[in-house]
Amino acid sequence: MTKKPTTSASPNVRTTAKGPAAAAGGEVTAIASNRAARAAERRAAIVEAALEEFIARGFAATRLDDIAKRAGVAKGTIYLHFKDKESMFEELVRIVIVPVVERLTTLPPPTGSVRERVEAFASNFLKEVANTRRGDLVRLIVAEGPRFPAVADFYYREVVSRGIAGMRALIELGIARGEIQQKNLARFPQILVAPAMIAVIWQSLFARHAPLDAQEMLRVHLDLIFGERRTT
Amino acid sequence: MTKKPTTSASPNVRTTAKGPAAAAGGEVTAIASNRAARAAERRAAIVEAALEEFIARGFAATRLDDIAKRAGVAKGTIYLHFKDKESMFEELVRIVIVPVVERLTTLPPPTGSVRERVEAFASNFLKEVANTRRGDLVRLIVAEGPRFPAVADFYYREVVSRGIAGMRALIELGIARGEIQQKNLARFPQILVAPAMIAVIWQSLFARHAPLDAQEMLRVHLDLIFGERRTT
Amino acid sequence: MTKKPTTSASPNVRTTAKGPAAAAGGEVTAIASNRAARAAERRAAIVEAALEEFIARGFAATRLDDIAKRAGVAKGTIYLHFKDKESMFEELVRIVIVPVVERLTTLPPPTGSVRERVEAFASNFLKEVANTRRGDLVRLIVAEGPRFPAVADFYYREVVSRGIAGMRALIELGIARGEIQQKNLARFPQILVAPAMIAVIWQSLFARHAPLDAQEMLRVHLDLIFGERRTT
Amino acid sequence: MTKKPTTSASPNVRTTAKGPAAAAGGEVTAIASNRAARAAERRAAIVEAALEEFIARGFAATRLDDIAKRAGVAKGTIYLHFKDKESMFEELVRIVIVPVVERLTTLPPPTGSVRERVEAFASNFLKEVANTRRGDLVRLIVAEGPRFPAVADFYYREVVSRGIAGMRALIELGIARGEIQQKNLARFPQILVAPAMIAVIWQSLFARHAPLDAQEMLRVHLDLIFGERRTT
DNA sequence: TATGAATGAGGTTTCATTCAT
DNA sequence: TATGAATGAAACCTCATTCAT
Repeated sequence: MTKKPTTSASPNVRTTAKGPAAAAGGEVTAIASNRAARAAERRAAIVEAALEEFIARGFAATRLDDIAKRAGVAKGTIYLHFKDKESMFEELVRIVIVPVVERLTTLPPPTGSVRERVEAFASNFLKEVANTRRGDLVRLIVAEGPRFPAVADFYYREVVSRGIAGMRALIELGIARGEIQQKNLARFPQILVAPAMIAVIWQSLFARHAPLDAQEMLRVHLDLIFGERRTT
Repeated sequence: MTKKPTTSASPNVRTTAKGPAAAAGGEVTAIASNRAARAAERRAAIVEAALEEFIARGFAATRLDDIAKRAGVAKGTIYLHFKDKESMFEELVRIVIVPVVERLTTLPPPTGSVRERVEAFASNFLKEVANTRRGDLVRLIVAEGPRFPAVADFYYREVVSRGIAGMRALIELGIARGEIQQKNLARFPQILVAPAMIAVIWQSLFARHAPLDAQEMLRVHLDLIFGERRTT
Repeated sequence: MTKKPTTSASPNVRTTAKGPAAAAGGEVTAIASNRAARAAERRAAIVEAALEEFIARGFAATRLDDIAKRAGVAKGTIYLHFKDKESMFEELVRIVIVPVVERLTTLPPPTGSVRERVEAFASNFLKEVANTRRGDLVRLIVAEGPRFPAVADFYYREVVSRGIAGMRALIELGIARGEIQQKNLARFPQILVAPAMIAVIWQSLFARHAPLDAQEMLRVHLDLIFGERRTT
Repeated sequence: MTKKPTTSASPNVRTTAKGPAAAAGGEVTAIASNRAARAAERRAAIVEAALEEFIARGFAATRLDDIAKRAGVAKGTIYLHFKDKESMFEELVRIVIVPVVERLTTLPPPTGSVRERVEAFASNFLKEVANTRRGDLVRLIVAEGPRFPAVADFYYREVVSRGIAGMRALIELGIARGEIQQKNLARFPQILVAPAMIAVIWQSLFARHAPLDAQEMLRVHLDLIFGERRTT
């Protein structure tokens, strides 16, 4: 709200050393972009740090002090970028999710069999979500959603409803092509993604008790839906 | 586990005034059992109230003041039953979950086809968990697990590992009896319960955006695993 | 708002020493009143301390920390009696002013010449307001009034409008009796009290530069209105 | 007093760009005087803005950010003109009051009857103080005086003591000429100006409850001192 | 055993001041 | 000279915990 989600990584700009030499020579625009870049860097550092802390401790137990320390900025600096703790949390979710959604929606239309498409999606999910901070973010949203309706709404609107719609389209295509037998599956695309969600939650909670081979689980699940395959 | 198992309702209850004079007349045992009963009642009220509050707000954002108010006791009273907020939370999970597990493990061995058994379990789950406080408790554990390893451990040990083991046994039986085709399913019993978990989470987060017919979804899922049925 | 302005000084109650002996023997009511008395004492101490601090520094520059320290209580204790700093300030004004107004309005109807009555009032004012904390309170209200409309409103309603009305009645009586020549004075009773107000403000601001004999000034002012007197 | 007396408007103004290239062509003196003029303008804007803000919120509650915004300068610019917030406030009072005092003291010696002179003064006061920012400044000084002895001292020295002295002289003249009967009035010139002060305070605090016709009140007050008049 | 007033550490937020550009 | 991003001390307020009653 204060700034705008300048998530775009400032290109071609390096944080110059503080020495007086850095000031000498250099176009005005360069200097300006340098300043702006520094600000963007700081903002990115705050976002990064906040994400880590919120994931590790949840919203209420996270201290702005710790976020500031981790981001290497002063406490007050956070308030130059975010109105308060709550809106920082809400923006955070947007900042992290929006680029992912954008990347996915601008992807070239997938080709191949429906199974291949779903597999591509699953593989993408495993690489980009399941074993990254974004996976933990999903758990965080599950955790804090009820207290942050704005977050739950946003997540539903941007991710869940789109994902469900996409999955339903794929399932219907699969049914039409005869790849999927279960016609009713189109009514509950949730079934298609349920194991993926479970994998994400499992990793945060029970990984140390019993590691879960998410990739293999998803493959087994797809076998269930598309029928068993021969090759690995 | 730390405190007394005051779950048993003690009989012979009488309400006495607090003053020392009130001690005159009345059997000691009656008074004692009275006190014990009152204490048990209070403890139960605290547990109940704490559960509601923790579910509604999460651990960190819950105030002991609110728990006390909801339970109808003074704040100090909570400390007569629980060491502190953290251990109250940890015990709470045990207190709520243990009886459920006990009931399930002492159930008469199920009979009928594997599908019938799984359906019985699913129906039970829908009735006893999905649309009750206990469903929210699951989400609470997902939310707070990373900050309460003891809770995650307990939940894994008492619920998850047993549930997984039970499901695996059922799946293997289903495979042996030819009811289930997918042999690999036994390696990931999580797949069997994933939609149930998703249903629970969906209800807390997205019910108002798009209500989910959990019962029907589970039926479709079972059709996927056991093959489509003819009758409803 | 939290408690109620229990300004009445708790009668016949002494703050007992903390030693265990103090608990021994004593009726329930006595103990209760003791507790209540302690609370009232603390509240009074907070009010007293807050008044001092607000007068000395103004609203914004006063630290609750200092109030607590001066009152001999912990910071949190203040919040058991007042919702927040603002409402503490607003209640404070009421707490201090209400008893004064009550005392004045329940006074026996004054007798004697109008001049005598005004003199009695002036003398009362000098004794009870001009050289006490309440005088400083008037300056405080002048200072903070614009930022605290509630305070200005209250002060106007309870003190100013009543005072103006009372003065007008007196002036009209004086005119009717021939003690006052200036008929127009009844239109501006403010003129009658203006020097008293000035005296109060002068004392806080300029006393050390040039002490002002308020009593004498008021006498000269009355001479102006009622005509010169012979005796001192 | 801390900074330069940049009140004198320097002539020969020109606007130059900041870049080194811009220095080519153009007299040095012109540039310098331009800068000085700009600086003086900025300083005046800051003073103006600060006055508004301090009057509206008091010293402690006023933010330099708001002053800067209102003055149309950056926050840092304020520090080029004033050492810090406190000394800005203290200088402010001087800056606003000094020209008023200067104008009054360089006025041609008043003529006519004493009443006429006092009336001229009162009329001047009503026009220049009572209904302007300067009236609010008086209330501000009353409000902040105790926390800013330097301000109270300055105000006493420059305004109050001179005003009192002037009034006393006028009163003594009035007594000598027989216009004023009350000889003791010379001992308390405060009485003469008290209603004017009250009018100023009344307008800030109670105008919306009960508007006060200050001009008429002052006339009635003068009637009291000089004896009733016949004409309007 | 039960109470709830009192505590004070610790959290969020503000804002005067600095300083690299 | 002018800027405004950054700082961090210091303010307000909350709430888990204690303890006299």
